[in-house]
Amino acid sequence: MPCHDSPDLEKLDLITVLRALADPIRLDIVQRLYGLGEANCAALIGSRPKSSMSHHFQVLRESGILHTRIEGVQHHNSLRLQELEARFPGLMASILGNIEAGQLRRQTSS
Amino acid sequence: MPCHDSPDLEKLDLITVLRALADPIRLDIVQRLYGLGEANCAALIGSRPKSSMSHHFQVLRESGILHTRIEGVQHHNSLRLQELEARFPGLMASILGNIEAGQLRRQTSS
DNA sequence: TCCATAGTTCGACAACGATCGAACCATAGA
DNA sequence: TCTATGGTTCGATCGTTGTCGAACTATGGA
Repeated sequence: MPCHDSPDLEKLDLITVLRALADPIRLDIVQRLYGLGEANCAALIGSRPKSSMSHHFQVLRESGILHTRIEGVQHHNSLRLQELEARFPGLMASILGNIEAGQLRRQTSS
Repeated sequence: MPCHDSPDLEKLDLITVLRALADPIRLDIVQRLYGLGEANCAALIGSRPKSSMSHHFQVLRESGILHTRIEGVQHHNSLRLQELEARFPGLMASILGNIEAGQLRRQTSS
């Protein structure tokens, strides 16, 4: 099962994780991925250039937030929720919880 | 009781907060402030130039993370933990929890 | 009134990060 | 073997952010 290397649990750095999350596009990717469970890049891109998105996926991978499983041509991405919870307890829950609240706000205010 | 303006609770933005936290110096300020409760700038600066630190305090204030109460010449800073908890439940707890774990690691690995 | 203290503002510079086109690579299918 | 697909890599550009000295402001004390 080929895949991109993901950093070890103990090497995850809080600053790096926060920086990775502190970008609207990447936070959006994380949000969608949480809803989808697993998705290839195309499903998360929208209309942006591939090179831009590849950059954001790289940042998310290197920070340890997501894992990429390569299957043929497709790259299947998923959040490393369990590892993140073990390393930074409560962090992703608070981020994703707020995302859910944000979605709710947007839905009900239209 | 003069003070710097702090943004309203509902105006706090997750991206902005994450960006403010995703800097080593600012995360360190937040860490110390959590331990101290309230402190003036001098107690949090270390040996860095005042203008640099003033910048970081500004970022933390504008993101809504800290509140500055002005008393005479001194500026007393404190984390807005209650507001942050109300707006982004669990976020600061996870950040500060990890900081505590980080301190522990540093202390025991020396 | 003069000076020290505590912090802000300004301006310049450097470093970093986001963006995106173009070229590239690997796999799958015809 | 040829081509399409799904992503990566490279390199350039550009806006943002961190850094820091110098000047400035405001308060309090002598």
